[in-house]
Amino acid sequence: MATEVPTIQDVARVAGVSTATVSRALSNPERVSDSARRKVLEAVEKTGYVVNEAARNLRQQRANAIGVIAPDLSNPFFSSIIAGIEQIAGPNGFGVLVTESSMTGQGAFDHASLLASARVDGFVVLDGQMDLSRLRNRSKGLTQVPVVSACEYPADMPAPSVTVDNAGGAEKAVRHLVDLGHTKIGHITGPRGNILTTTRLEGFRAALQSMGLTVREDFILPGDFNLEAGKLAAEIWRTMEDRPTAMFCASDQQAFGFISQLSRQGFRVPEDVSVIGFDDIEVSGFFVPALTTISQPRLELGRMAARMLLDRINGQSHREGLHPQLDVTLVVRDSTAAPVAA
Amino acid sequence: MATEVPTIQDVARVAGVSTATVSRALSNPERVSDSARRKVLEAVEKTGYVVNEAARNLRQQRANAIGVIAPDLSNPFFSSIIAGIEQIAGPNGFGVLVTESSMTGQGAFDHASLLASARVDGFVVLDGQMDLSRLRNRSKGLTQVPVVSACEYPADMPAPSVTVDNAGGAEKAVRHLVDLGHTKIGHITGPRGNILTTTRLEGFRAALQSMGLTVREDFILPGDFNLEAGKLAAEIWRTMEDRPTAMFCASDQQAFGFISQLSRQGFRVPEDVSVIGFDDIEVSGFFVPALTTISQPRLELGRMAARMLLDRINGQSHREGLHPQLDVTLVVRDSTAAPVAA
DNA sequence: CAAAGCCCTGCAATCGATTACAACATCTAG
DNA sequence: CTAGATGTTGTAATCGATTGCAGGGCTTTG
Repeated sequence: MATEVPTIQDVARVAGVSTATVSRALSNPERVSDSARRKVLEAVEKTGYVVNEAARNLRQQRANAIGVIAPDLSNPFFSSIIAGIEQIAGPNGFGVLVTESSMTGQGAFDHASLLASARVDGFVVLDGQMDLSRLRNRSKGLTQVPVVSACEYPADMPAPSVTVDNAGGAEKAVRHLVDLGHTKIGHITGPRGNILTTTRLEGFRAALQSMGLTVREDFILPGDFNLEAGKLAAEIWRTMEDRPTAMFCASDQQAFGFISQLSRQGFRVPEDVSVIGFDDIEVSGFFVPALTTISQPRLELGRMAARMLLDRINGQSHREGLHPQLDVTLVVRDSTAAPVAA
Repeated sequence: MATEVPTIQDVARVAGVSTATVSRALSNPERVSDSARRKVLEAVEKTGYVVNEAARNLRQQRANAIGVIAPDLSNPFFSSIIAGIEQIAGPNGFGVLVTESSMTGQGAFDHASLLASARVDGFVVLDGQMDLSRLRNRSKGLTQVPVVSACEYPADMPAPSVTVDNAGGAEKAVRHLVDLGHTKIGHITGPRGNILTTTRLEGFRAALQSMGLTVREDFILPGDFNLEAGKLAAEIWRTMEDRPTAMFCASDQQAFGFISQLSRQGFRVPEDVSVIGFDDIEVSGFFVPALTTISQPRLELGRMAARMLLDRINGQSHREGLHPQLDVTLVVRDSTAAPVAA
């Protein structure tokens, strides 16, 4: 009938009480009498009232929402983390606002500021390459906003973070390959300047050395986390005179691209070269061959980041410490095997 | 210094003008004098002022944000659509709030209502299985909210929608297989009750008949859109006495699961069975073998849905009509081939 | 029986922006 | 020189909810 959206005033009128009572009946039911509560609930039902979040947010100085800044939504890796964040945020009454930061640099900032102010109470930042200091310095308004960095932790950011033991993962990968008998082990890195790239590469180097193998610089191929990068690396691998018998890839997607291009050229995995990935995204177990990889607890990563952020928003101290690090595990499948005797 | 977030009052005081002038200088620069504009911008810079969205939303009765309800964020198919939505929403000053509806039914509604009211100006619904009427009837507040359905169009929902020519896609898939010489063609369906499942199945049936082939009911395997479903279907295929020589899968993920399980059992694709998917998600071109599939314009799907929703929010009529349907294209890769002579 | 305490309720201020309206200054045309 | 148009600015109402405070009714206690 009425084309207008009902307000708390309408409910109050229908219930025959004041707006104060309606408000209390809805958010602090134990503070009003049974009869008043009943009348209010009836009136809510009848009018179809839904609280106006903008008004509530303004008055309470809190948005009941958190923002997530992700580099790339189409990467299944991030969507899992976001799902984890939602698992925690939702039940706690917080909405989750997601934005992509990979919108030509400039846009990233615009987006963040768009969310900011009374729109969100805090951020989870999944993009380590984003220049957070730029965002924070720009405005005092934003400086107040709690931020938790997840997964990628930019060194210059003075924010709590939850990360994964990337160096340890690299070590586990190398150890697995060494255990299989490989000595000529290569690595395809992530994008330049990324903190994950650095940590995994360092871990790779350290592991090799600790196992008594020398690091062949020509076995380290520059790359990115995406499919295309793996394909490019495969082309390089093909043209090498002395080829590694096993490759440690910085991401599963990269590994797919690598394997895919190789099979197209008639090479076999793991017969011609063993491949191990990093991430353990859902499809990895279903690839052909099923991918051996380092599994990240993606859901838990998101859940913990959300917990930390909510704690900060609520002014509580972190139960998990300022920079918790989650363990990764080796998942052995079919893309790695002992090298064929030369 | 000040730990308080600056308000428009602070800016007004610093600039030596009224709040009205500040507001105008920021949103309608041409309405104030050069000198005033300059003073305001300086004051904004100095104070680090960012507009309080809650206050603005309350006053303007508009949130400058749209909600997206997706069934499953970890499915790369949806994230692409969301990216498309962002591409349109962002530049138009709208934030994008994403929520997952697959949170045990009940939660879905809670989430939607959480978003509702002054939090978003409208929704894009990606989940055809969601009971929208439940959501709409619950409250008059929600009834007012513009909704556009994308990708999956529930018949009972009186909302504009943008879909893809699913039946046509099924037809293209079947035609491709028939052209290759297949006559024993099977289909793995999507989840029961899903509109996409129905349309693709109907299209499959119709195509077969129009090409003079009879529909073998035992070649139609029940499934889902995910990886696991493909794996299950592979187990069934294996045990069949009279096997189809080609399978039309309801999704790429399903196709991956199918192929993966088959190769694990020693079968080869496309030598032993041709497989064609639906969606053309990013990894499809990099699968082994590269997947022949029906490509959906996912980005465009999201972009158009966003355009339609924004039009509705702005009270404009739809330039694209109420139910535009986008074309799909056949992408031939390596997972389909002529059947081996029996 | 009076004082003190508790429970429940309503009044009205408040959050921070936008905007209708009015006031004022300046300019133009007759 | 004046009426009217134009341009710029400030005052104050407004959006819809929450919440401090005060008051009324009822119970408990000395």
